[in-house]
Amino acid sequence: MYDFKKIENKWQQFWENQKTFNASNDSKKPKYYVLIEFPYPSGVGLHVGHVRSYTALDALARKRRLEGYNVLFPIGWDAFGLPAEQYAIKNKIHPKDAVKENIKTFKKQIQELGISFDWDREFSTTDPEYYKWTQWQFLKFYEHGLAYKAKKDINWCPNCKIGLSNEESSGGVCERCGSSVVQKEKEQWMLKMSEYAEPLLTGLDDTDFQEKIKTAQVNWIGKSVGANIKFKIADTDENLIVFTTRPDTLYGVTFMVISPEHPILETLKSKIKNYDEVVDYQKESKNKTDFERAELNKEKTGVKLNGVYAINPANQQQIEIWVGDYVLMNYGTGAIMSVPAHDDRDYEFAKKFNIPIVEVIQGGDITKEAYKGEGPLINSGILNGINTKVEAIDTMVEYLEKQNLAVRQTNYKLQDWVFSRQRFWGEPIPMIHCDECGWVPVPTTELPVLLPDVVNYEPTDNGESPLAAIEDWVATTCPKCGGSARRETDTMPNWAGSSWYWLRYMDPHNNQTFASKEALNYWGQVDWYNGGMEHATRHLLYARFWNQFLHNIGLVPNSEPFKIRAAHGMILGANGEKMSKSKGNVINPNDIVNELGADALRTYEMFIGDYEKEAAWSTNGLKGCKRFLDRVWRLQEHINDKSGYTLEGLVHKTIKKVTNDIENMKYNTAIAALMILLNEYEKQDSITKQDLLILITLLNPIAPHITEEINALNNLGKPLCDSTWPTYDDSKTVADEYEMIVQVNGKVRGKEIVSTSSSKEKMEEIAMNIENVKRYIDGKEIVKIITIPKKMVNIVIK
RNA sequence: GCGAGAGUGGCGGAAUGGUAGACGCGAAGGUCUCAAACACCUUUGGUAGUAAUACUGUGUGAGUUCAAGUCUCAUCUCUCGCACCA
Repeated sequence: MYDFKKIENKWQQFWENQKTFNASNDSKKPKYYVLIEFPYPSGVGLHVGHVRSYTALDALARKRRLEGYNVLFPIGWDAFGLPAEQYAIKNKIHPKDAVKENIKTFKKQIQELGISFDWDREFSTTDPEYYKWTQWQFLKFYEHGLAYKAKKDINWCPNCKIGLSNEESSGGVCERCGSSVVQKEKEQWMLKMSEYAEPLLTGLDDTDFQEKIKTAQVNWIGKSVGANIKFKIADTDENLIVFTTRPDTLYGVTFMVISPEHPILETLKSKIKNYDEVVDYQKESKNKTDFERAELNKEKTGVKLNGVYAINPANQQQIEIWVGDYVLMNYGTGAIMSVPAHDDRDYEFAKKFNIPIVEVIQGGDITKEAYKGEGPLINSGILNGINTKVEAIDTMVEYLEKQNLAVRQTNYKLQDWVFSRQRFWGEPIPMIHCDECGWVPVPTTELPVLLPDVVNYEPTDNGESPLAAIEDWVATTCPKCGGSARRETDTMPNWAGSSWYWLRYMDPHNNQTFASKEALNYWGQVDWYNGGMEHATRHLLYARFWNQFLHNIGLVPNSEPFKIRAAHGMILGANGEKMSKSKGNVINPNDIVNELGADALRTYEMFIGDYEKEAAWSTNGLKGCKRFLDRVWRLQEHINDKSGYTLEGLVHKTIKKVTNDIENMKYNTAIAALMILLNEYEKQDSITKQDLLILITLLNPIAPHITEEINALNNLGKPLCDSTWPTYDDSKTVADEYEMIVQVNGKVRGKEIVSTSSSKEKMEEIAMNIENVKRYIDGKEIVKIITIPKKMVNIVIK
């Protein structure tokens, strides 16, 4: 019937030749910046999931262009990272070559879909011209005291003798050899993201992120307000400071627990009578992975410190101190006050080790479980008689503050960002270590610090980055004193390159700076950013942190990088499970493109269901969409030479529906509306050119190739990509007549076609005279009549 | 455990508090054909009825309302995110 392959190639060529989708940095039009999360070009090629989000945002971008905006809709590649490194090691090639191949495949696949990206702005995070600026920005962090080195645990496989990423050590076992992963301490570069916890939280108010995404961010930042309280250690000058959100329960504190890594253990060494036992416990928990330690339902373990006691500052009682690995060193102060009566974990611990449980909040049954609700305070000295939590907390903190035993404190779960990876395939951290001068930044004139072109970059067996083994590369001179020095061999994490890429798109070829002031000011914020839910926490936080920092040092105009952040749902296999090779339910988008065309695939993926929800693949559904496009194509055979709209009301209604639905990412109902329009057109003997033009214009953002071709074949006007988005007249969306619904006591008893201009009285009169309605109301008392103009009449009888 | 979201035909899914099931798929019957495929037409939540129509129906149970898939409360189930965070 028509050769979709030929048509799609033709228009893709046309757009490319005409540079239709190239954004201009000096346009009089209003700007609009549409961004999709750039892909990691894996060896497997494009996934149908990519097609869903790319098409959705493509439709938005295309519509915005027709509406007269200067649209920036770019794409690039997030190509550093482990899979490429491992693939390259396995095949004995350089990762950059592997990446080059993969990008080629991805690019071709994406181009065949007819996504309106501005390919002139394409780059990869692995391009030296790009990572030069990633390194440059790292040095800005360093310059402003936000990058520092600290000892941190890494996941370590004692068998393979290499450091592992969290992904490689999931479940607490090494992905390669299956042995259990331990923690090994190593000096690492860190970024002080914790300093930005509050701005990252309040900044959300300046965005229109989807609510679920805001929530994910808020949870991850994990703000909690409370106090740091000082507990004296009996018979010493030492103190233990704990963080708590519940100072009101202080009288219920019957013991303390400190983390095995807590430094006070060393300080109190001579006082602790069972120090050997403590050391054993420390070793034991060191060998546990984070995973094991955090495993729920696990029985609590701990060791009591013999010979030392703390003093409860509320009632001066001596209480036991325990070491337990359920207390984490990296949150709060690494020590807690335990209130077994009102905390599950403390309750469990106290029960196991026979520690007293003192109830201080009334309302539960503490013989059975910890009580966590509100209630009047009891057994609580100065707090007795207070009924609310807020008041009790305040009273207690004020009481302790006067004695210098407490300070109000806000804590965040958000930690500093571990910015080092012991890997080859990442941006080298541009620092040099000199024995004389310490850490010295690489001068910006010497950026980028390039990755060496070597053949061997297997991980070393001492936990260092593979770069450490490349002596030629490591040995350098100190930029400060000129003496011999060594390069930092750690590389940046995968998240680095994606933490500012949207800025580079604004001015991708600039070799003076990461993006010119003019470009940054012109494009400003990303108006609409789309990505997966899996990146709604970490990537989004890193990107916002990075941008807020650049803003604070005056390099970018906006504090928040993204106005809207939306998330698409996943596309599952036909069996409702996640697509995977092993399950054999993978659909390759390019098979579909070859078989039924890009337009059919695009239309189907937009029609598949609610954009935000996951959806299962259905080949029959796909065929239905292909059928729809075929029917649109056949409309060409029924054009008459009349002018105007044959179905004016419906046309205006459809423009309205499609316009609003694309704005709200309700593509499925937009397409449904177009199907309705088509169904009605088909019922006519023939339609006008305008009728056809309006349908294909509205369909164009979703199925751009076939609509352009129909437009050209029938001389309907200039190419659709150069035309304008239709507007609707609200008054024309209302028909002259409508079907009035008549209910009796809320149940539909009749329908009648009436004029839209009918008055309430007229509507009621008609309603009462419907035969079936009469059957219900005759002889009954009419209590009242509710009449909704242009809709319905409800007669309430007794 | 905490947080977010969702439960509607055989399936994917529509419904500013106002006709539940739009649109699509599938299925059944028909037209075309030697036949099939394609295409086209008709029907399609369930029960009863030739039909008009009636009853019933949005996870479950209450409630608010003239009117509830939609609002409120309770409850169950599922999905996702976070999780020994003090």
